This record gives sequence, C-alpha cells and structure tokens, in this order.
Amino acid sequence: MHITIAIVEDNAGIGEELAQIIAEAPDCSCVVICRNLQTALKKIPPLQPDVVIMDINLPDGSGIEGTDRLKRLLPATQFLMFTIYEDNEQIIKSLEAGASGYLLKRTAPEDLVRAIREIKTGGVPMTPEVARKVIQTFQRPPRANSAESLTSREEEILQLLSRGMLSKEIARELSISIETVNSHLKHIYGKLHVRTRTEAVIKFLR
Amino acid sequence: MHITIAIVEDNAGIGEELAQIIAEAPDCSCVVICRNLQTALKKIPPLQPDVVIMDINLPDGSGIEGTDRLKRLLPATQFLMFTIYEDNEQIIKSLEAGASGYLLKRTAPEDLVRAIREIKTGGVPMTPEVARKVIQTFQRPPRANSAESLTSREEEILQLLSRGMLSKEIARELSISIETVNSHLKHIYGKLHVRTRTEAVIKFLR
DNA sequence: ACCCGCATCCCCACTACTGGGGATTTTCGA
DNA sequence: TCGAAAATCCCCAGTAGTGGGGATGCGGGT
Repeated sequence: MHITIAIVEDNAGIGEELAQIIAEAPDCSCVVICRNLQTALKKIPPLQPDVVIMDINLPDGSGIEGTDRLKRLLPATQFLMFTIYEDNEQIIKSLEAGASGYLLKRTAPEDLVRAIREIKTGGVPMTPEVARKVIQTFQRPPRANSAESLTSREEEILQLLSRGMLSKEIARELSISIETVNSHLKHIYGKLHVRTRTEAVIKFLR
Repeated sequence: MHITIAIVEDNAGIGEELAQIIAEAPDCSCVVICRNLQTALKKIPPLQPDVVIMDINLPDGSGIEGTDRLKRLLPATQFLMFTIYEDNEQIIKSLEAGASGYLLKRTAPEDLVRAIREIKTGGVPMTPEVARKVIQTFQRPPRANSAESLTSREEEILQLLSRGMLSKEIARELSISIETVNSHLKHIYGKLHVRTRTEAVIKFLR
C-alpha cells in the first residue's frame, strides 16, 4: 500500500527536509515539491497524490486557498496542513477548505510519517492542542450574563424564528394573533439587545 | 499524577467492566459508578473527579444533558463520552455540551486507558471515524445538487448578512448602492431557495 | 386584596424587505 | 473578439417588520 505525497512549501530547506523524511519511509514517496501556489495548482492535479502536505504561508497566496481549490479537483486526496500558525482562525479555515489534518512545524519526523499514514487510513492527525481548539469551537462560550433570560413563551417563539418562519406563520403555528407574536418579538429584541429578527436568530444559533 | 475517574453507565455489567479496566491501571482509580443521571448529578460534583466517562443512553435522560449540567459545575473535569451512537447528531451535541473525547463502546481496554490519559493531558481522544465526522462538519458538504453556487460577491454579501447587517449597512460597507445589495439578495434567495434574509442566514450558518 | 410579570390583543407611523420589471458596464473565458 | 455572466443601478407595488403607545385578563406571591 504505497502512499504518494506532494509537498507545497516555499522554504527550500524545509521542503527538502520533508522530502528526505518521506523518502526514508519504505511505504511513502514524494512525487513533487512545489514552492508556490501557482505551481501546485498546475502540477499536482495530474499526479493525483494520496496526500498533500501544505504550508499555509506561500509567496503567491495562502495554502488554505490552495487546499480549497485542489480539494475540488482531487476529492480523494487528503490534505495535511503543515504550518507554524496555531490560531483558531487558520485551523478552522483549513478544515473548511477541506484539510483533514493539521500539524505544527515543530512536529518530529517520526510523527510526520505516522500522520501521513493516519490521514491515508481515515484518521485525523492533529497535535493535541490543535484538536482542543477545534472541539472548543463547538462549546458554548460561557453564557453572557448580559443577556436577560427569556420567558418560556419567548424562547418558544425564538425557536420558531430560528426555523425561518414569518411572524404570520408563527402566529398560525401557536394559534395566537400576529400582534402577539410581534409583541413577544419586541421583548426578545430588548433582552438580546438586537434590532432585527435576523440578529436575534444569529445570537440564538450562536 | 493520579487520575480519578467517575463512571456514568446504566448497564451494570459494562460499568463493572470499565471499573475493572481502570482499577488495573496503576495511575487511575474509579471513585464512583452511577447508574443514572440523578445519581450522577448528586454524587459526582463533590468528588471532583479528573475525568467522567459518560454513557449517552441513560434511564432518566441523556448523558449529553448530564455532561452539560456537570460541566458547568466542574469546568476542570474532562468528559469522555462512551457510547454506541456514532451519528453526527450525538457527536456534535456531546461536544457542544462540553465533552472532550468520544469513544465507541467497541473500544479495546488498553485504548480506553490511553484515552483517559490523553484527555487528562489536553488531548482529544476519538476514534478515527468519529474524528472524521467532526471535521466534516466544517467542510462544505459536497455542493447540494439543488443549490447552485453563489458568486464571490454574493458570498461576500451573505457573509455580511450573517452578521445581522441591514441592506443599508451592507451597501455602506461595500460602497455600493442599496439597490445593488437588494439585487444580489434576490439572486441569493433564488439560489438558496429561500424567501427571506433570515432563512438565508440560517442556511448559511448551517 | 393588591401588585407584578406574563401573555394576549390592538393601533399607528415608519422603515425595511421582497419580487417583479429593466438597464448599463465590466470581466473573463471560449 | 464575441458573448455570457457578473456586478452595478433604478423603479414600483406590495408585504413584512420595527418601535412607540395602550389595554385586558390571569396567576402567584406578599
């Protein structure tokens, strides 16, 4: 089960080093090293590698953008980000673009090879810190105490609101008049400190 | 560096088995086994365990709800879901409730102990399949056949829309007229098959 | 018995949004 | 270079939403 790998990394030294590490693994081989996005977009698609190791900081654009473009052309290829950035923004954007793994550049050689094998077999190689950041995006930030609590009726209406229903439809659903719905909405807006239903829904959906 | 563990599991057999596995690890000890949510909510907080192993299917409620409640009382405690459910819904809800790990019940004993150590030291133990499902929630689902793709300008406007901005504000932000914004909105609604901005935002926020 | 919060309903004026129509210029790929 | 798609702007009629105001009745607690 041989794994073919493409590297996108602008720093020649690091690129060589990665290729070296990969070459030493019996089941892996590096098929190309690209120093910028343009080259990557041209050379990688026809090679159809199993895995692409992608740096984020590239001279002619972001590796995230590159991942996004390449993933559309190569849906079966796995993308492993390899970067110094460990902020939430970069991590999440990478995943959104289609990456399935995220390593920091301080990763040890043996861990890199392990990550390549892992991503190929359906795993999600990430450093523990990165994984924590990812799952934290799911967790509700500590409830803002500025938001006064809604009554049960108000919550019920907010729930329906967040399904995209019009006031008219909510009124029909709850068998009350539209005036009442709008009255509840006024109170909801006041408590959530928003001015439109869309803002209210956004807050509700976090 | 001893790790104290609480188990919430309604099935007596499985609970005992877990406790047994934990007892065999030199650095772990199980401080309590709870067979339902009510007991867990009463007995676990004063014990302040390092890790809680939580089943999802409990006789008097969901382990997800239990995690949510307990995590508020024990923010430093790590929650490891241990369940047969591997559908997206349960996984995501668990993470939202505050869980930091998610194992399936077919996990081997040695993997369980490894997961406990991992979650304690800031990692995110998950089976590869579960991890894939998690990161897939970030990835644009393969463009729904019915949903035509938005142009970059349309996406940009949808982005601002999802921040709760009025058409007027979007126009000012992008230095274009409100008519243009509304024109883009019409196209967005058509492509997303919605009739209001709130619905569009809901779809955009998934 | 009284008050207060909640839910209900109503009115009004104003603003914002929706959904038709059409028009022009710019951009970009075949 | 030609044409299609995108982005820009405009008008209009109708609908929906926002933000004031006030009113009634119900139930819980002091």
